[in-house]
Amino acid sequence: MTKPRARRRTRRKESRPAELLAAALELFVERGFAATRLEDVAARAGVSKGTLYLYYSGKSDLLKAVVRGGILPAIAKAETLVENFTGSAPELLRAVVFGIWGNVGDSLLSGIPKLIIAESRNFPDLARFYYEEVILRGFAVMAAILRRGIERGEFREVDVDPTARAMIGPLLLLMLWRHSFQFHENEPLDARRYLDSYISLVVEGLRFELPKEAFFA
Amino acid sequence: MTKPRARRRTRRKESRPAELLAAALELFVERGFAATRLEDVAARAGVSKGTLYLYYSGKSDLLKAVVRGGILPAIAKAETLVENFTGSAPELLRAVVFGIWGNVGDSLLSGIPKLIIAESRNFPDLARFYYEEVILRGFAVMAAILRRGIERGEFREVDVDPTARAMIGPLLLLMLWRHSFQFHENEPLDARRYLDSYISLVVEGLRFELPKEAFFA
Amino acid sequence: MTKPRARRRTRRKESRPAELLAAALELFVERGFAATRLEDVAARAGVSKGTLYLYYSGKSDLLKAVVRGGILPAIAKAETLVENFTGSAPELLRAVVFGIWGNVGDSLLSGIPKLIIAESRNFPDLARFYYEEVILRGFAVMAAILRRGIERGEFREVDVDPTARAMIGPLLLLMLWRHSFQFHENEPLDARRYLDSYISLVVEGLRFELPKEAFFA
Amino acid sequence: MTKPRARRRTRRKESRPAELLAAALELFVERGFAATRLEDVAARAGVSKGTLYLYYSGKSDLLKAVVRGGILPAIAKAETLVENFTGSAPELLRAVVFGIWGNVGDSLLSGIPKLIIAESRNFPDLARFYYEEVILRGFAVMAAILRRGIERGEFREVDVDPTARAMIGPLLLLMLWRHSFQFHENEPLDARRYLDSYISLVVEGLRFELPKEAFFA
DNA sequence: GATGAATGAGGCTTCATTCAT
DNA sequence: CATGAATGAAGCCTCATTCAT
Repeated sequence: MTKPRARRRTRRKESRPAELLAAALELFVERGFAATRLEDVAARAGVSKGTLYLYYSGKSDLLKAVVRGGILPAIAKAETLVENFTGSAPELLRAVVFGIWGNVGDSLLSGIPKLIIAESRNFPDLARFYYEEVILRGFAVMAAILRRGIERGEFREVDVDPTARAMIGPLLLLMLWRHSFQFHENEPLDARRYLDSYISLVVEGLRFELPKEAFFA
Repeated sequence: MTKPRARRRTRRKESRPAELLAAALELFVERGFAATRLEDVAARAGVSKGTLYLYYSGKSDLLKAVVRGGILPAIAKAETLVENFTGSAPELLRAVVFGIWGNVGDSLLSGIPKLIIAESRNFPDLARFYYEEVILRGFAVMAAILRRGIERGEFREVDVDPTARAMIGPLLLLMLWRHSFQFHENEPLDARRYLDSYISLVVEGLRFELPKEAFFA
Repeated sequence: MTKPRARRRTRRKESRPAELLAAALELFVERGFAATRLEDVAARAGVSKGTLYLYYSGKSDLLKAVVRGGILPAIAKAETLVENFTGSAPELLRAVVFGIWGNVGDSLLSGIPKLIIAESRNFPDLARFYYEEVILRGFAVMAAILRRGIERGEFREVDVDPTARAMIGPLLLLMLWRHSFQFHENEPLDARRYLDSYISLVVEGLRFELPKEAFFA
Repeated sequence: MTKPRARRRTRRKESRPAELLAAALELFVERGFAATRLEDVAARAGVSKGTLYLYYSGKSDLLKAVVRGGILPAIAKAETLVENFTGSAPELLRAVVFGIWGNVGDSLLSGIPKLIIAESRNFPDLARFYYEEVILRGFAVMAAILRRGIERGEFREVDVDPTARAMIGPLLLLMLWRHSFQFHENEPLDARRYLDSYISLVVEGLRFELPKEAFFA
């Protein structure tokens, strides 16, 4: 669809795999798996087409490496955060959401969900890996936060599992947005304001509450 | 240069376009745009490869027709619902969410968001169309519900625009889920329970409230 | 290469074959045999694609009919002219050259040589037909004129056969010109002036002759 | 989606472009542009289909390269010859005609005019290039010879422009002949005899002249 | 290790030809 | 007779993959 580029990066031999991965991530997210040409990936990483095969066995392997390598650290960080957090549940929720966004959302890694969603049917084993290693763990993190809040009397007793899933939705939407429709907006979405609204929404809900004074009137 | 050929069967229809569209939607959602072979689309519609070109000028045209034809009615229905609804804002929210899900989510049309997200960079004009005709209108519907609730004193005063966007997230996640990870789950996601939790979440929030009696204790 | 046209002509059933032939000639000459679509031929003749097959068995058959039907009358006329002419050989040459041009050169038939030249290798039997029925007879006409002139003491004794062939060259060039490069010229070639120069050239030659008076000086 | 393939052989060359050009010229001339399959071109050049695309961007590009590369040198040689020639105009004419024939006529390049004529309507920009860079310059060469002869009192005062054009005719006919009807002749056309007759024709003309003695009788 | 020339399977698209109506 | 929807062979072109250097 487009011709190879000459955009060469630094030539550090030992970092070849990482550079290839970064280039592949960029292009996979930009154009999708099928529409990405390995020649372009190689060119963007500053190496020749053949060199790519010295590190990865093919296009599919490259995709798998991109996904596997890209997202695990972030989810692990979130898990650690939940385990060690000492504050209130709402504070934890905020810490986790902004932590994920800070680690993933603002970088190229935010493109991986789009990639996985698009190719899950063509790479079932990759989808299963992602489902088990990222999604379920992500849900579990959210569920843990919910349970913690309920136990501590900070959250009401919700239906934990589906609620945890629903809470991932806005975060996912934000990531997908970056790589799909951002370009068509007049002014780019303000991630902080969006996430603030989101957290406020789930913590406070929409329900209008009578001012406290009312009870004492 | 010219040879006689064997023939098979013929039909006659003006329902061909719809059949082709349905087949294309299925396959595009299943495999993605690039990985879908037009020959398979034609076969699934019960016609030959060449016949497809009598109705659509090519693969891209087919994609556009799938997207344009598939999603506009649903968004229009939601708009109408909001305009004519007479109940409370929370009830309206529930009606719209379940309405959309009933019209789109449970059918193949729920695959279109996945398709659009995956191909938005390769078909910028299609993405723009979708952004303007579906997404912005979807956001507007949510925003209208929020404003209505705020005006009526049913919702607190939230930051309408980002909140409306965030509220679309769980719905989008549900649609994407169906076409991406559903297959890897032991028991399929219960959409009703998920949506109930979602609506409850945004309406009530997570905040624990002391029982009313407490105040009078 | 181009879409079918709607340019419809009169609908006289009995003249269908002729109309199809005319349309085919136009398009074959314009685009070449392979690049001409039968759908375009049919459309230009004001009939449907299927109808064409009621009159001609296929594309090749159409080509053959175009060539066979188009050029024989003209060569026959020239032969008759030579047989019955009573004037001088130079006058006969002029009559034949302008006769051919009047009958063929100025009409679409002038495109047939281009067509035959382009497709002769792909349709050897057609080329043979043309070679025998048109070319050899054309050469024979020229040779007859030459012999007549030599016998009557009007022409010098030339090598008849190759000279006759060479004499066809400028006429052929003129026909090809019309259908190949005419469009790129600022002012279209003036056929009369061109043919006058050509006849003058072969009859008088280029040689400068001292004025007759010189001998009596 | 990805399968290993069997391999055959490889070479390494920068002579590939020339080999491909030669193969393409042969086949284009033999079968015409449209009827030539790129796979055949590649095979005749001893490479695979894909290799062709490493050097030319497609079929049209190949055609253009064939035409551009093939004919310019010949016309340039003729121009040089005219500029530097010191003999008489008739001798120059003979030198140019036989020079062109020696360089072009007897080689595959003689097929280019046929090719251009056949495809001029489908490739207008190529036709214009050829018109300006070959045809006009060819006409100019002939016109220069004529003017030179007239100035030197060797040729009579002819209408230079159309005469120059007409003089190209027999040469063109000879080139086309080779690639169109040669095969149907019992004995191949003797080019030398044909060209001798042609030159004699245009220089001497057909006019019978009384023997010089007659004037002194 | 790197390279990039070479390969060839695969898929989109065109259009001559057929045939049910 | 006419139509035009349908067919499917054929060919251009792409690009993942290989391998000689």
